[in-house]
Amino acid sequence: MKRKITLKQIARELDVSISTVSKALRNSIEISEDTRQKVQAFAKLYNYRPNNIALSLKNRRTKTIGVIIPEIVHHFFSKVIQGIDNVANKRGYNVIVGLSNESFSKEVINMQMLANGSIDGFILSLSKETLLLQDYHHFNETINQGMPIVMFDRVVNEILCDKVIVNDSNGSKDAVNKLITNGCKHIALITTKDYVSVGKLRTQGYLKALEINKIAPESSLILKIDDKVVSEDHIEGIELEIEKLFNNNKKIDGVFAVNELYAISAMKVARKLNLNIPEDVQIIGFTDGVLSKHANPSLTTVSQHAESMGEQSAELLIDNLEREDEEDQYQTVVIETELIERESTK
Amino acid sequence: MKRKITLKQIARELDVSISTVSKALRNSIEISEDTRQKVQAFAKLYNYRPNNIALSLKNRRTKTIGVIIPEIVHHFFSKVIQGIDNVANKRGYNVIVGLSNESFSKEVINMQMLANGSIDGFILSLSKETLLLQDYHHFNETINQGMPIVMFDRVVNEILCDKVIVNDSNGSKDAVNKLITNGCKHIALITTKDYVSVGKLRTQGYLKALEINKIAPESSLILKIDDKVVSEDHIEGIELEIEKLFNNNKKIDGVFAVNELYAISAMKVARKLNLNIPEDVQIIGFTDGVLSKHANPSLTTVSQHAESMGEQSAELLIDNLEREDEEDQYQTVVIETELIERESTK
DNA sequence: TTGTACGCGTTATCAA
DNA sequence: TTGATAACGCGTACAA
Repeated sequence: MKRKITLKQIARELDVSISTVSKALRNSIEISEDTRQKVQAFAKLYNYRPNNIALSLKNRRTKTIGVIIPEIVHHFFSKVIQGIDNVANKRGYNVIVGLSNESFSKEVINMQMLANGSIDGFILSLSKETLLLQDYHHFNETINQGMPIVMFDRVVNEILCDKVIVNDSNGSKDAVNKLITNGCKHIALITTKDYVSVGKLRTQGYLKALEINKIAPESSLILKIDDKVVSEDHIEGIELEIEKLFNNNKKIDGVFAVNELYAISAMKVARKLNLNIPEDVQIIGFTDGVLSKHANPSLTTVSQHAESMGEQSAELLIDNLEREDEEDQYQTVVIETELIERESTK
Repeated sequence: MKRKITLKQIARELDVSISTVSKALRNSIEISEDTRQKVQAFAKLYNYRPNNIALSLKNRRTKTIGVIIPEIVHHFFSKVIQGIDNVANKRGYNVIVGLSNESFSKEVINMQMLANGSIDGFILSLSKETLLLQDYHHFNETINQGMPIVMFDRVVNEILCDKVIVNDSNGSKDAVNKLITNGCKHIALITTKDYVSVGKLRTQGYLKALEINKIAPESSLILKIDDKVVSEDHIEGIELEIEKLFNNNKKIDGVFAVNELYAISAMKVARKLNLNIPEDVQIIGFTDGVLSKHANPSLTTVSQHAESMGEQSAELLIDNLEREDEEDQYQTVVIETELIERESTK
């Protein structure tokens, strides 16, 4: 099995010094036309490429971005990665992916693995367990070691770094407003427990919309689901809870769900209870994934512009990495949501 | 901004040599208990970790796997990545992801970027354009440079390497058989153009099932859709084609689609034409994604065990990387499919 | 025009 | 018990 060819081998083969080869390949005018030609031809023949690792070691930068996300089998996160990849490639960076699986320890381990020189900076979204434990020491450690971090979507105030977030609260407010405008009087909210930052913000948006429209919130209309790890498997449990919600509140004529799965589940339950969508009950979800688009009826949702989030995160990180002055002025980019109206609302 | 601490700095600080520090940290018995303690304490305090890049350079292995897939916003591929990541992490490897976006040139460029020492081996699935152009030189080049490749799902006979594939033909045969057993007489096939290897194989399975059941295939029942790049956007075009298919063949009572999107689209069209599922027409798709599960009615599908594909690909690659003897006996692992019955069939 | 030496951070070998 | 040195592959400042 052949090994990749190096400058040294070329040098030996052509009986010149390593630096001559190096210079010849970089078309240095120091080297005679003659040797340049010879070296370049040889290099081409053997398909020479500089060893990235050696360059990384020398330059103390890997031109690689580390991305840590809670799960990859998820439209939102994979879309974000796509956005990151777009920008990274354009700017000459690679993307290395680590999955935390919503677990604190996996998040920590993954970061440690990558922080040891494999990458130049992180783009990440916090695991639910991390949000729950509120243990953020690993972020501060890496930042203190001079490695920049960009957090997106699931972020945390305690850490000073660049952030890209969606205007969750506004998006939710608009969505609920839409339901109210469409005539809904009793709007249920299906959300997560409060430790999930985005769930909390979206809940605030819901309350805000009610307040503006002078509708008194009813706690019985608010369902907080506790799925520390969203698994596709315990959907049945989710549906059961939603069914209870409907049964306890016969007057529900609108539902706002803080994610796609909850919204789809609500639709399923409504159908089971012989409620017509959108005639009897209108539904809006958050996150514009494939499910929303292809559901029957298709689901009105609040789009987060995931790809754009990824792109902006990458731009922010690379800008930081390539900034000459050490001026760390952390930014928080807020991405506005967009209400995509489909068939589940009037 | 601090930089990561190195052996050299520790050495200078403690006034010992670099190699003493190195040995002390690795608990070498050469070093006195005393200095060992001192060094280790200091290292711990400053949170020393060996620089991965330096180790990679020295060891000539990066402990990183390069994964090239056509797209990441896709249940199947993201599930495969999850499988790869599972095994990679367990065996001490990182995963670096490159997206080809179904483009030949991006595939080539991505591979070149990573092949220059960034990774130890590839796991990849071919882009549609590569399959169409049938230009596989980049694979042979990397293999010749001593970098192993594992291909999964979209593979090609022309390249000698480890492969993990699904028994597409059998899975399709079983699916169509199921439709026939369920009483379907006129089964339509919605597939891709033949250059997509899996599309071709699934078409073969369809024909095989018909043959076994002594049903003459009708070319008018076979729709080959040409989406060089599956984009969520031109679904309307797909639906139009499917609608034509239905209109030209009023007797269709079963549909086998080679992917989830086609199956969902078929369901949508059927609904539009006032056909009841599964009473009037039964539908089976390929690939068990979220769409199938949450569709209404939920879709019977052929599951490919994507996560397992990823896991086995990773095992195969790492086994190869860590094999001492240079015996290259390439394997092809065939994963059996599983028919997951839901509401779209009787 | 070409070559030597150095450094990036690490480990292994050999010398002190 | 500790330290100096070479090597991994590269680029570059400086020497020849």
